[in-house]
Amino acid sequence: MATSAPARGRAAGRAGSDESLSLWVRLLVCHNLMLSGVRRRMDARVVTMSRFDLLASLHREDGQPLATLSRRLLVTAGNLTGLVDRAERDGVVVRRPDATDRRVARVHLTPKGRALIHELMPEHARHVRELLGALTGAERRDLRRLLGRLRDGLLTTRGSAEPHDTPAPRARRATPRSRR
Amino acid sequence: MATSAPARGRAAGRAGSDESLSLWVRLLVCHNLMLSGVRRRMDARVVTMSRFDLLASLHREDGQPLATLSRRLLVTAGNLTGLVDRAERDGVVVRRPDATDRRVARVHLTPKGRALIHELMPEHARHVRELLGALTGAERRDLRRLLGRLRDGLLTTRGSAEPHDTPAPRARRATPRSRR
DNA sequence: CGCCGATGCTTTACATCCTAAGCATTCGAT
DNA sequence: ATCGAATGCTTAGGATGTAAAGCATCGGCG
Repeated sequence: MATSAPARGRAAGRAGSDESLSLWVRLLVCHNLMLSGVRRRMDARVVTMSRFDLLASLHREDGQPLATLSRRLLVTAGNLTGLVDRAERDGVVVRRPDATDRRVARVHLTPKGRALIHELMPEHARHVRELLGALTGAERRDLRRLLGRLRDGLLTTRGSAEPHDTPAPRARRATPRSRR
Repeated sequence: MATSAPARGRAAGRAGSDESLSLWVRLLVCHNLMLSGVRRRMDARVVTMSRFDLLASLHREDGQPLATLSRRLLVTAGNLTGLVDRAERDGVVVRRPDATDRRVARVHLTPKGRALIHELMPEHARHVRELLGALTGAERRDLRRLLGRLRDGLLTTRGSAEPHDTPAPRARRATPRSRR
């Protein structure tokens, strides 16, 4: 979605407010355009974006517990359960109990899943490169740096990050609601 | 999701590939962090993000046809149907037939919806400003500019944009491109 | 040992979103 | 005037997502 387009032409109340909103809207738009661009190039009958991310993360490190994946993929544990269920149903991953902690279920790629991600990875990289093609190398570098800055800021500006965990000023929310 | 973390420490095959992937991942991460940050600050019992966007768009221009909203909010028409259905059910908007074209249904804010968005708008702007607080003014300006460049590039790099419509080969959009 | 809070994962109830297919209505070209 | 492509919207079937509530297991502590 687009979230409140800045309503241009309004005497920007409070300097930076409209600028900030505009920045946020652009981030949203770029994200959506990139996402649909990547999605279009990816054969949804083979893998969906989420599925791809799951496999990619496991490819980077096989046998991760659900909790770890939840952190890495930035999705809730509840969501992950279904994602892994479907991936398991399709035979690309398997859940295996942890040797010492009976609570954790580690997710492993199956040979089929491994082959799939190996096949898709380079293609995906190519597509992303293609989508970013309109930017010059310098622009890509700057943009990457700025996004890194923003990310770091968001991760420390407590009250923002942690979709559920995310390392940072550990201050786990033992309490329920109210927030802020 | 995070989409294939760049697997650092790999002899970056083909200059720029890893850089591009990293940029894409950061865009994704920033988007997710911003989104969850904004979401957390927004009372989901009052409005969800999508609902907010719908109302904000209508606030900017009341009585838009679904097709227009679909373009503006960057979501498919099918999705919009449900979004408007629920908003209508909750009494914040109403569908009204177009005077001349019997196919189109125009969406209007109800007094209740108008009051709601008026109340939420400034709060939302404040939250976004807060989330972007870690960046300096110059960084925000640069980031906004670069995202604008990326957006324009994505909109013209055919095969990327158009969640369902979006101009392109067709010259549609008598209006602007790139509104700056 | 035995209790209790912290953790890991599922489940439940919804709200999004998407693609694709199905109508109804318009429009443009014949 | 009229037929076929283009448009606007809704439906149908899934995959994601979130939050919150439930279980089971862990671990530390008395």
